Amino acid sequence: MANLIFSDENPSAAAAAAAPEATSSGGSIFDMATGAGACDGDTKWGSSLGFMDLLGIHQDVIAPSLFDSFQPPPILPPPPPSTSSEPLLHQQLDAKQLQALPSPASTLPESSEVLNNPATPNSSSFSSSSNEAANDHEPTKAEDDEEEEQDQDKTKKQLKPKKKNQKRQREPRFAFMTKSEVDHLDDGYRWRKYGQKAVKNSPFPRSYYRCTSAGCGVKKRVERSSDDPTIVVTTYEGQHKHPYPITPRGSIGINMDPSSSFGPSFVVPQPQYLHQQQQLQPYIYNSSPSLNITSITTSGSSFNASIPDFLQDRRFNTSPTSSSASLLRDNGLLQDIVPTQMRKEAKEQ
DNA sequence: CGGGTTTGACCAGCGC
DNA sequence: GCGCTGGTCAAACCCG
Repeated sequence: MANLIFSDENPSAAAAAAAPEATSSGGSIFDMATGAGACDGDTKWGSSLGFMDLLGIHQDVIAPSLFDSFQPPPILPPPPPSTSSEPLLHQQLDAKQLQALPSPASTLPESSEVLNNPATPNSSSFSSSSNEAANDHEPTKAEDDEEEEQDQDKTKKQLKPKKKNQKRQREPRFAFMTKSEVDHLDDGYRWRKYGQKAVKNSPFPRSYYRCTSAGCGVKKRVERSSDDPTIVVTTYEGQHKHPYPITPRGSIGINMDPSSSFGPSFVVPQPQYLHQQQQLQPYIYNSSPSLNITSITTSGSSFNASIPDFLQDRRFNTSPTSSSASLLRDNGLLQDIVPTQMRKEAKEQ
């Protein structure tokens, strides 16, 4: 099992990540393929080592500096023949690959800034834009041909929001690959699907989700690797500006961690999907013990900056239950999953 | 009935 | 300039 985590917040930075001391950590690749460690043995998806724990692991393990130069071996099957002839995992440093796989939109010039601040279009994506359009439409048009009106309406609705001349600004993005049978991984937040597109050169469609929390404009794309259908590529865009699930589904609830040194920052709950996966796809565990985080990359000015809060929080959570990274290290598992080069460089830091 | 999903259409950016 | 593709919208539909 392997997971790929990467962030394509700033593709160009990612491309430049090869350059030493690049602030960007883009292109970082973390190979957990062989890392039976994290969730090995009795580990259950919902156990102390959940998905986010694993993420935490990576973030603990993968220091930005490591991202800069680490060039891991391929851990996934050859990349899609057409989408990108280059190996997906190794070449994530390359903006092109990032673009090809996780987020095509990465081709757009992205600001490394976190645009998802309270004043940003978070909510606008939800209602503002549509309302705005509706309002605009209201006064101007009264009664023409119904069809015409509809057409205009459509046009307006779609033009309005985008008309705001400015180039579409991108939130920092953070993507990761997960080996899972479930397309939409439940990360504890509530998402609303707002679109689906066929992906070129891929039999699997890409789904677009938005966080349903008011004021939170976080989006995520979910798609399956055309190469390995068992691999789900999830790309987060933006950062949640709210605590955990407002209206938790199922067993998920706000899981504040008082022990967190980060005070009020919320703690990633046990990902529900992990349970789901375990229940639905038990065989996964047979083949490999843990959630497969193939690799993680970030191309922002700093790894930290581009990682969603819910991930970052985890990163610093030093509680025993979440300190998977330290666990790995302690158990020497890190050596199994982190290429020598990577470890080497880590020491040098 | 409210909230989520599906789906066709539209727009913008990019490459040729 | 044109076509392709990603991203988004929103009506229709579904579901609890």
